[in-house]
Amino acid sequence: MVNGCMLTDVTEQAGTRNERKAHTRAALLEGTLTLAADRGFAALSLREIARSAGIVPTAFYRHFASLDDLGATLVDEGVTALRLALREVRRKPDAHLADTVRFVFEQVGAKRALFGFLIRERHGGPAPLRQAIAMEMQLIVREIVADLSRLRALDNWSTTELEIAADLLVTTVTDGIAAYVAATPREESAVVERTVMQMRLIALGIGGWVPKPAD
Amino acid sequence: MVNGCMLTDVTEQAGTRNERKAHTRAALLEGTLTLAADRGFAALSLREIARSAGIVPTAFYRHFASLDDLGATLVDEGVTALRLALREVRRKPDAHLADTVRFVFEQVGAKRALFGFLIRERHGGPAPLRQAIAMEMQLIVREIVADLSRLRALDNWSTTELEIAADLLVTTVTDGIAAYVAATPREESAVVERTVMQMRLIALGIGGWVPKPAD
DNA sequence: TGTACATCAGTGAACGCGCGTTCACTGATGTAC
DNA sequence: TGTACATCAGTGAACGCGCGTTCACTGATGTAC
Repeated sequence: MVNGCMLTDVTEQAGTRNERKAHTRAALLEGTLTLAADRGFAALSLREIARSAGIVPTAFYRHFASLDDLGATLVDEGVTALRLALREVRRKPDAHLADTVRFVFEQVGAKRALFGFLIRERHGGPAPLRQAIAMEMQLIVREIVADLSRLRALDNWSTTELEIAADLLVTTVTDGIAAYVAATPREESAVVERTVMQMRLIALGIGGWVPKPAD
Repeated sequence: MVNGCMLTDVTEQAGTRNERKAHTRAALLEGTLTLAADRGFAALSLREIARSAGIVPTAFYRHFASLDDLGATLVDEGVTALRLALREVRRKPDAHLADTVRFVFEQVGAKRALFGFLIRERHGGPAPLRQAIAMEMQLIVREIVADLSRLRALDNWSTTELEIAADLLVTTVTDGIAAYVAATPREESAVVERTVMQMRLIALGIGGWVPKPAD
């Protein structure tokens, strides 16, 4: 390619060797997210992923031992991003429910492709990915159970009941995220407001629930 | 293969030519469901699907024009099964909520692989499958909106509010179905009871909701 | 600062393999008389 | 019922292609002195 620019072409190689390696690695992850958005991770080939990152197929192995390795890395990144978003939520326990939901969607919007990957592979991906994601979701449910059990009004709920309520909250937000990442920009706010109302309905239901007396 | 049996071997070819064709076609659909359960539909090849049905690759074209055609057929079968299950539910509007939910899961259990396909491809599949499934889910939400709008207590709800509540009901059952098809037999009843309680929580929330005054 | 050597991200040829699709075919089943 | 012909589900060879992975390599960057 001819470079007619008088200044240094910053789009070409720049930085130390380590920086450039990290850059290529990020391009592989990013390219995979883009390609997987169409057909799912399981349908991708190593060669097209390498192509999307602008490297030759064999150079792929400089960054990942296999496609599965790359997939596991993406799941890791995804669940970490999710955990960080939720951690921020739990830091401000006094925030209104609507603000909390909006904050989560803000975080999702910033890493749309990554969360889309998580949503998609949660049910549609290869078994190891599914298991890794399921385990992480379970941890999140457990954290919310811990939060709920601190509420005085829920003192006489059984653990099972708390888990079921927490699960409902998590799946509702998850479905909201799924709709959000698939939404066009003009649909986004409707998805957020829908999820807010749904969380409110659930909160109302939790408030009105009369727990079974313990066995 | 040696056939030592003195009677006619009924496992070999039987019935009219049309019946045998239908049998092979069903084997292709069934084999696809089995194979897709592991890796998703998009990762399957025509050759392995033909192999799973016991025919040579080229004979595939006697039954479907392409893999996409077969995928569309499966989506069709799946949404039809779902619609039939829900139609039965709507026929007995006086049944208790718990019985209704249990009935739906019974229907799902009878066609586990088919519903698993629907759940998986809903988010994870190729774009055309996703769209077809999304459209069908939307129709279901609309039907439930019609049901809800017949309830006197919900007279002053806006259409948007009704849609949001219906969506919450549908996604909750859908997540229940997803858990059900992935569950081991001993986990099944827990999934059903969990979904029943979640539906009750939502019903409670709907009962307690104070709709916004119309604009 | 300059030189000699080590590192290692990315290259490119090569391999055997399974893929989707074409084509002409076979032979059992179905139909018309 | 018997015969002659039509249908068509399934066969098998062949094709060109993209795949994952191996291997020896290149040459810019990094390091030791």
